[in-house]
Amino acid sequence: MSSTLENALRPADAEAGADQRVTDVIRDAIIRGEYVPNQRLVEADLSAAFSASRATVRTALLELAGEGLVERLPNRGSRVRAISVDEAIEILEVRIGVEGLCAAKTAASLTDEDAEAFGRLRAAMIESVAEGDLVEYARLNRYLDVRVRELSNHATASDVLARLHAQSVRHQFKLSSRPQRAKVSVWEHAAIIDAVVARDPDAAEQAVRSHLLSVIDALRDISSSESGPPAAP
Amino acid sequence: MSSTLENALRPADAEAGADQRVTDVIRDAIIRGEYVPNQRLVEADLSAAFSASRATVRTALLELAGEGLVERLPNRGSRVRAISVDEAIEILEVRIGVEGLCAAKTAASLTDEDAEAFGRLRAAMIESVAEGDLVEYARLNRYLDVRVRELSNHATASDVLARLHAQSVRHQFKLSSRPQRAKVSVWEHAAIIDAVVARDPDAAEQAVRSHLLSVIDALRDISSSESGPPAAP
DNA sequence: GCTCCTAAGATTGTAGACAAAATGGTGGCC
DNA sequence: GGCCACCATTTTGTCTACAATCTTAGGAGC
Repeated sequence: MSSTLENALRPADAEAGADQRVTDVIRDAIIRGEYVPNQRLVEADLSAAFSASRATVRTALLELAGEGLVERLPNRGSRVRAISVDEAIEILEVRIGVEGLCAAKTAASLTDEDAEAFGRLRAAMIESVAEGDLVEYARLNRYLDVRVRELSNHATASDVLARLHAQSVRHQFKLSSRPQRAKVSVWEHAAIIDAVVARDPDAAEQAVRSHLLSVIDALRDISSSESGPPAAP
Repeated sequence: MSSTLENALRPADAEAGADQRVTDVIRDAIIRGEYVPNQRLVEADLSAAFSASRATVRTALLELAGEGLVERLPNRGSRVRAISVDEAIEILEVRIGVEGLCAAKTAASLTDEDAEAFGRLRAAMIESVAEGDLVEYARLNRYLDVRVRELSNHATASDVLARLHAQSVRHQFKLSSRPQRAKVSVWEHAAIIDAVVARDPDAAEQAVRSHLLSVIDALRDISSSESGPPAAP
């Protein structure tokens, strides 16, 4: 994930049009942080960078605006949408309800195979944290999220969550890279898995709620310590 | 993202460019039911109908696709997205969490003036149902929704709700036009107002949940009676 | 020296034309 | 008579050029 060049050199997907390719490349660049928040995205520049026409780039920007990743000011161009900590907290608050719903649905209709898979995932998460492998932990973390969404079989909720998640990856990243944070959250994740595996929808919803409330607290802590305490002797 | 969605609730701005106007006109047509679900939206036709260029229409369709009102199949055009009853129920399930959050936030920070306004709204709703004025009741209903969203001061939740609401207006309409349904739901709405006015966030969240669960039940009933019972002697 | 006006530059919005893809129908072939 | 390939039509995707709009810099007037 080093540079745009890598993407530029990657062979074009045969099935997707140039439109989709450009959209994906820009989206990746935003999510990876290559395009920083509030950075202006000038259509002509992108057009030159990807050697696509301005119309194609424009379409891509429109789509990304629909996903909430790009902000479009009429007659004044597009920029990478900046998600403040307050907004990130808002997103987490919304996720409480929606992910809670997914977890409950998943718990209500879990197959034995999936239950076992979750058991293995639980063990793997605990192990990765014990070994201090935060990258692997983050990966399993995402996998848990995605898997719960999939198994909930709830297209609307998945959609809403995908959108919200894409917007807040950067803040997620800030948290997941802290070892002491992982040691707390891993048990919250274990609790979610336990409730789901126990086929207890209410417990699953509550476990998700507790976890996300804890994430909100952690985010508040970090942001207040980042911006610095009002006065330090 | 918020700018487009907020415009959905607002009458068309005169100052906005042709782009925005065309988007608004098409959106209204879809929401009003002038363009029926699954109807194809051919760019050239719309372009002629609104005497705008195809590029403008294309932009509008892209935006509406982002709002979930239009479905775009690659190389095969756009159509009005059809929301099945199952999807409408999914949307209501998601709304439980998000509107619950809004109600709780509103309850937590309600001013005395707003509390009084809610009291008057409560009385007006009950009166309109008693008089059998379903149109007025539907209007007050929407107003309650919008007001709770506004006062919650939660941009993310408002955004998500605006999107979900726009998609399911047609199903909402089916319900709200039934007198016997109104007689039940008016007390659920009263309960929501009571909890909010009492500044009790948990009660407000629960009242919203009860109400939406009841709406889901009603929707299930209607759809099953519409499609006809499996066997009738 | 400051403010307001004007004009040039940069950037987005709109238009029309061409290219590519998918659909639907027609004819030939088995 | 049914099935497959092919071609015409329709519709979207892409491109280039032009118009409208916003921003910024420079200068005249007070």
